[in-house]
Amino acid sequence: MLDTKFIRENLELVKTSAAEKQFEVDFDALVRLDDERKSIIRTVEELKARHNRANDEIAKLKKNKQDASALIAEMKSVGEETRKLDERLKTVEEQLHQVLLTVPNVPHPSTPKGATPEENQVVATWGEPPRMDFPLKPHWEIAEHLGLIDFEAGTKITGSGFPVYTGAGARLQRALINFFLDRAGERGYAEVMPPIVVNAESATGTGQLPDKEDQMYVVTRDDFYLIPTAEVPVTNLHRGGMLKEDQLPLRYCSYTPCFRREAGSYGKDVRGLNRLHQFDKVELVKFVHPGTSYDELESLRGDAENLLRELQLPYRVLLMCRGDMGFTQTKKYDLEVWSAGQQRWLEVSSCSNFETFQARRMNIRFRPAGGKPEFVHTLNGSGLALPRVVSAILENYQTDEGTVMVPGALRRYMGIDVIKSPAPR
RNA sequence: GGAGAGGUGGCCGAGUGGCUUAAGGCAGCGGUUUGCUAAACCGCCGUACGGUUGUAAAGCUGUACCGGGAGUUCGAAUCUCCCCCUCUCCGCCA
Repeated sequence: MLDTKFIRENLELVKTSAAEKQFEVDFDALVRLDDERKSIIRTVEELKARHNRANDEIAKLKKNKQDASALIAEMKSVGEETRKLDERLKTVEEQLHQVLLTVPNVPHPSTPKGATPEENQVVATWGEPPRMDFPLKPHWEIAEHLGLIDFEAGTKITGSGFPVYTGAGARLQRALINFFLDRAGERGYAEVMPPIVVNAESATGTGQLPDKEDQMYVVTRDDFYLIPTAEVPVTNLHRGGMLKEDQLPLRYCSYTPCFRREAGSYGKDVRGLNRLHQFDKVELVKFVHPGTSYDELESLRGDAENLLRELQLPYRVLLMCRGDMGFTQTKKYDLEVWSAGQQRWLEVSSCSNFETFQARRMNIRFRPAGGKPEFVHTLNGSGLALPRVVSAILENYQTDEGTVMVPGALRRYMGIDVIKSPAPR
């Protein structure tokens, strides 16, 4: 959410940004409602000031045992008038709030203009797609052959998009989680394990509600939501908080399962591990001083990239154009890993700066030494989402014998160097 | 799930309808004293939203805010109702 004052003072910039991000906002209503709000506040506060003075007067009269009934009668009608105006003000503020929730964040000047994914800029590529002289299989075939994932069992237990990892497949999940968390810890992120079910306030704080409600699983009986990412509970750690300046930057890493309904997805995009309803992810979240947030974004991206390098997986980095960036971000990088069996790039991380957009919603501030409280900047990025990393490992490390080599960095976590077919029972 | 006690500023903590402009303390900021540090003493010390002065930094001024919401009253931290949370005890339980 942006500050009303900021919007009013930078109306053209905010309008242009909203158009570039392809969101429709009723700015006329916004200006009209804000004007009405101010004018009501002015009248109502005058009335209340009068009322307060009269109350002091009444108190004095009563103390001196004098008659105050005339003044009391007058204040009765003033009170009535005030109540009516307060009601109107509440309506106007509610309407204004609804419009404000539709105003997207303003992109950073360094982000490219553009409306479609094709206009995202490739700002870095690393590694070479493996060249192999045998037909490459997609990961779902490899996983089936090696007994790593049981998609059918998951469908039976829950539904499609809820795979069961088995044997070395399950161990690979655990190895990746530990590897990601260990690396994040080495780079200064404090590990947290938060609830994976959150209340409506938390879901609103990070911007999942109201607009992305359809993408979340809802526990209706208790009015809870299954988290779509650890970003939600971890960012809410400091909701309503006043941080000390010397605490900043705060860096957290967190492993959680993530749940997404993915309503409307279909086709080859959802094959195998490409798009799941439940998946595992290690998320990196930062609360930083406003002056440093773009440096912190670069280091966040570097931390995520480092994981792919250690795994020796070829990847590229996209700087998202304004039209493809999303509602809440000012700048966003996507990391895409090369998936040799499918011959395509798969998104495994998304690193974003939100500046004060989330902090304002959640009221997360810090107090500079001797100064007034300011909103922190928040950032987050995946480090990393597991399923597509698993796809890439299976596909890029496959051999012509049907086995999969374990990436060097994971061997001590896996305890083996090669994933082979389980011995027949 | 049941019974009881609580929720007050960044923190601790007083406050049972108008003398509260939320006491007092801690922390923080400024100053005096001072070889240095510390201590002592003095002063300042909330947030949000308006209005207004000013080029600005900022100042002046009003309103609201004592867990959240609703109510009673001329007037609510204080009384009433609903909800949330914390603590103690009981029940259930990995």
